[in-house]
Amino acid sequence: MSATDPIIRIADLPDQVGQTVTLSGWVTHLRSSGKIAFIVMRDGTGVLQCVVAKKEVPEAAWEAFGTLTLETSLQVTGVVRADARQAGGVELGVSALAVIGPSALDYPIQPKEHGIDFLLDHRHFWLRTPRQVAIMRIRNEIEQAIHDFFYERGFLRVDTPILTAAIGERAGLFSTEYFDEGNAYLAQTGQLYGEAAAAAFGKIYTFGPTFRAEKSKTRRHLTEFWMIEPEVAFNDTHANMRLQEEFVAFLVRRAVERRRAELEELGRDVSKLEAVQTPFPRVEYGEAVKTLQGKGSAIQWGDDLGAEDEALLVEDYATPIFVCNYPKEAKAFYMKENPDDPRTVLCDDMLAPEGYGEIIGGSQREDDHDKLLARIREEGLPEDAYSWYLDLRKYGTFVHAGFGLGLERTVAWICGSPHIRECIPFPRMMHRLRP
RNA sequence: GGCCGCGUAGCUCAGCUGGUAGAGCAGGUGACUGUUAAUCACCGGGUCACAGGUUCGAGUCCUGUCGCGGUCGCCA
Repeated sequence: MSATDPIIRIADLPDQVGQTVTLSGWVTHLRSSGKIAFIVMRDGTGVLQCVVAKKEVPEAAWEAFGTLTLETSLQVTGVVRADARQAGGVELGVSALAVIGPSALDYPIQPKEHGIDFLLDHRHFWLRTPRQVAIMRIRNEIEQAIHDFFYERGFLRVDTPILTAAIGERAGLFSTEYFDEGNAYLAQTGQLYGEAAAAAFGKIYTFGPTFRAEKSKTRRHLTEFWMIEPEVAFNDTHANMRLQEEFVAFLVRRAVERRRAELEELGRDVSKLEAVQTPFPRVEYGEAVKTLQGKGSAIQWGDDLGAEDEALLVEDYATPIFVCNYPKEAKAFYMKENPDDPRTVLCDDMLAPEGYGEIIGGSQREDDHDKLLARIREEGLPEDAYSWYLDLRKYGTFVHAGFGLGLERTVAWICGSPHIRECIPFPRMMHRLRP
């Protein structure tokens, strides 16, 4: 309770023992034992057992208990009592009870196991359950930590367009009609705009939704996901990786410090997160290929790392690792050629431990106009769409580097979640557009 | 999209070598003053995804379609 929130919430109750309070919420469990009844209610800040004794409440309140069903919204008044048997250490001795909104008898989500398809169809209700509440609080903590990290370091947040002309990477684009301009496409990266902004503001980051029409059915893909893309003028690839490891370690530390209760609700082994310390190991692509061949992988120089390769490579480390300087064929056109080995580009993938795979893709950007133009032509990209991007190399080109962090993948790793679909409030996937 | 698997009550599932549909939970009624996904008794609840085929007979076997999941590729 505060000046701007006069409503008492369940989370406030440990400080209110002995007080009579009125609070509102929804029914999650009902138990009755003749002349004593128990309502377990939630309000988004916590869960509370309310005890209704027939002798101690008005007739109307006792009868109101009889009408309660799962997810009825209600207002209860009573005395806060310390009770060591309860999760939050308190329970409420009810003196009055009023239904705000009744809930139909067929509320679909029960306190038991459900299949994933059913849960996704009922995402609007699934979000009310304790595990989902914990994940969303951790997601929110990470989002806030991202803003704090960059704000404290003097970065400017830049909001890049979602409707764009055909520009970005190779993955599939969602398109929509755009007046007389032909098709517009939903942005699959803000990076190119981020590069323009870096030349204006020095250090920037973007934080926004991105869209990929990839027909991917995996635990690590969504068609709509949130990405954080910093871009720093005059950073080279080494400074870029230092920023990445400092950033990711900051996010993990923040979740462990401020959301330990939620991590424990999820059954997360917090010691694995506490083991995440900088610096993260750097593994050159060429070394990675040799290591993987030594472990029995069929990978050849030039191939991208497969999911199995990533898992094999990461198994020896407790922290995320960088795999750097991939062959240029495996990577996007805008990455800078490696002066020490022109077959490769100055880039890095950050692979999370415990098999969570790639959470960051980063690179130093190609700052030479002619080399960039040649790459655009090699890839068969529409040159006119990239003319403004090429201009950045004509008018005061600059060494710069940046990266993209996938929010849901990061949340999934920190939460120990088996699938990123539960790490965003309303997931969008190839076969799922609602709710 | 490739490969593999699944589809039976509102939910989670069982249903054997083919013989006409089951449990738990949820819901209803009742009992119980300390329960923690309470317990106990009784009750209602089914186009076995859809279409075709084999068979005296198909939830079960075969073919096709649809839906979903897992995995791979692509990437964050």
